Amino acid sequence: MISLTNLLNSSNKLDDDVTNKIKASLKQVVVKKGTVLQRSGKMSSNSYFVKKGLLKSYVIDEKGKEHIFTFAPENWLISDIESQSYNSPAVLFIEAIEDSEIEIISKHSLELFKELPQPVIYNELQRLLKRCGTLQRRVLMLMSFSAKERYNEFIKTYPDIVQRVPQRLIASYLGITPQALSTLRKKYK
Amino acid sequence: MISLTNLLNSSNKLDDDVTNKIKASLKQVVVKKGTVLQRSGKMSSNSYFVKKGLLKSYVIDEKGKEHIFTFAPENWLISDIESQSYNSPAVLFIEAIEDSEIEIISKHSLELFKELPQPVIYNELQRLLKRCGTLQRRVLMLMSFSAKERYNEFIKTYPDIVQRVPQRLIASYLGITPQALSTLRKKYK
DNA sequence: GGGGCGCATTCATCTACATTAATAAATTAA
DNA sequence: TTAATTTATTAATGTAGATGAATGCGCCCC
Repeated sequence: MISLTNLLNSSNKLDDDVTNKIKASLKQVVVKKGTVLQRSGKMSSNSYFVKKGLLKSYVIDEKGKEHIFTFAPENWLISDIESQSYNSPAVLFIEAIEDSEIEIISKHSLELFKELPQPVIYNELQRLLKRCGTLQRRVLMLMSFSAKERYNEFIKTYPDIVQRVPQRLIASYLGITPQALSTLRKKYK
Repeated sequence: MISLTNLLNSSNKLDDDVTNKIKASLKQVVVKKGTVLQRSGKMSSNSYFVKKGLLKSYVIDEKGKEHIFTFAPENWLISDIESQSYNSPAVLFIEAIEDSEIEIISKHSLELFKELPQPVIYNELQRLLKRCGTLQRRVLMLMSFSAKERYNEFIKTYPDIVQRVPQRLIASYLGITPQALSTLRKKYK
């Protein structure tokens, strides 16, 4: 079974004290499709590692419209980074869009990372850098690409997600309405 | 004088070997307004620490239009994270919009970070997390806010930048045209 | 296996913002 | 100082994508 701690161990063969402490602090949950794991407004938001299934994170704007920030399939970590890094209430909802098995990494678990050996932390730094790189790309795409170009890019980058989620969710991720996505797909063929 | 290495030292009082090696590998440059420090397409892009002045990073789309990704005033680090983390050619241009004093952190300098002591790396991790949080916020704003709301948010968050750069650059950062920003500002009063 | 509900599609209309263009004001250069 | 080049403003027109509403389809569930 793959889990967060496996990933942590990848550059550190020792099952040292800290790693064990972190492992012990993780909560395992099994959730049904539609379960909301976290709501906007909640203080000290968690991270969620997806062992099986599929999650989404999203905001709801003042008109009640949902905007998807990320999808997280197997082996992905999903969280409200803004809330975590600035210690502010969560802005993101996190919800299962398939029946899922999740590892919950609490604020407290995260603080234990401080004690992890240097190589493990350096590894985490590299992973976070990639996450940042992906977000940079996302911002630039939102600013300079048309809806059609963003859709092309999406199906190229996440072909598996395209198969698994209804189109209205992809539209929401792209920042357009389901209707717009539908007409856009028609013009394609 | 503030510099990157000062920041590195913040959690680590020792001037150890690695820190010195990194310090020695940094290049100091003084550039005139308008100088392009880095161009899209270049392999192995650098990071730039702004000691004095103001930089911008941006893409140029296929229609030749410029889209600003970030501004970097004093004490900020600016770089093409996507290119750095994926080892791919730069997509961002980096350019001085005021006469500036810059510390160049080459790819090679960055690799030396691997040897830095754990607390320093952990500190870097925290800083990167904040950067990530800011990017998350940016994505969500681009998806769910109108141009007007994004402008309000910008002047609240970066009042200093508003004073220092021409409006067309702010428009470019917000993802709208200078004309749109102008009319939007008029309706304000 | 029929009733209900979420989802995709299509079409008519609307709107936020882009584009083009012209002019004025401000900044830079010579 | 004047000339040249950016920059900001205003207005007319165009357009990508939003909104609202209607229709049909698949799918779950009793």
